[in-house]
Amino acid sequence: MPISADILRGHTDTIILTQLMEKDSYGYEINKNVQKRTQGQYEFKEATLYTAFKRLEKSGWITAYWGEDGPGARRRYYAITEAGRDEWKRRSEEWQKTRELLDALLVMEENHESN
Amino acid sequence: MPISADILRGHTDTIILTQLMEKDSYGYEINKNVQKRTQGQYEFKEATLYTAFKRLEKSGWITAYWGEDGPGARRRYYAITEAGRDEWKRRSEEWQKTRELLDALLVMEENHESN
DNA sequence: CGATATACTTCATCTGTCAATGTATTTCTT
DNA sequence: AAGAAATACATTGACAGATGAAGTATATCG
Repeated sequence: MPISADILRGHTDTIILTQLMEKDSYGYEINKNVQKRTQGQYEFKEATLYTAFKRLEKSGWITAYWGEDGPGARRRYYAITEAGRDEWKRRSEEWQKTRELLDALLVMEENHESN
Repeated sequence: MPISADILRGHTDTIILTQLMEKDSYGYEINKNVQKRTQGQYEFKEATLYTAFKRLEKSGWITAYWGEDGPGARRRYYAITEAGRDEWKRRSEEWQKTRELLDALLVMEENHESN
């Protein structure tokens, strides 16, 4: 049973930013890396991926350029901006907090003694 | 800075189910518990909460009944069904998996030596 | 008596996801 | 050389969950 993407909603942009923190990349490669990192458990739908790029560009967190015309289909590369790095940091910390919140909210409370 | 609710999107139903696993409850109380459990860091918007009840009822995971006419405003209580308990278990496990996925996807890879 | 807390409801709007569809090039297979 | 599969990107319309806003009603506190 695959992970429902609705649960990951809102993390798409952060996942992309994480990879661009390491190096410039393009859609197809980023998606392959997502598959690799999750051992094939998750991948973006193409439409989701490319809408995310638009969103990130409009926000000023990434910039785009066409790759050199080597062999293979033309690639649109993306680079993270300074503002993008700040945003990644913010979101990264937010994820830590979200984890804590959900861990607190999704666990059954055993102890009903003291209240 | 509060947690952006877009990040918790999709977890609303599971958070509610978790509390109904313990005992029957009603909207206002559930929301107060969310605040308590998260030390005031999070709470549902009313509209979010009550649309979630509708959704859960329609799915057959909870049932509703009006509380006894005691003092105070009338309360609509909710109880989790057997199907709801199964669903909670499924979602609970999904959260464990989601955590792992996101931990893998939101961390910068330090080591660029071997590839 | 007015403010505040408790408690629930509905509706219009916004945003992110995604199925469907299309374009184009390269590589692999036969 | 023909056809399939992989690489690579883009757009559009539909859908679902979250939410601001507005409303209803009762109880409590100063």
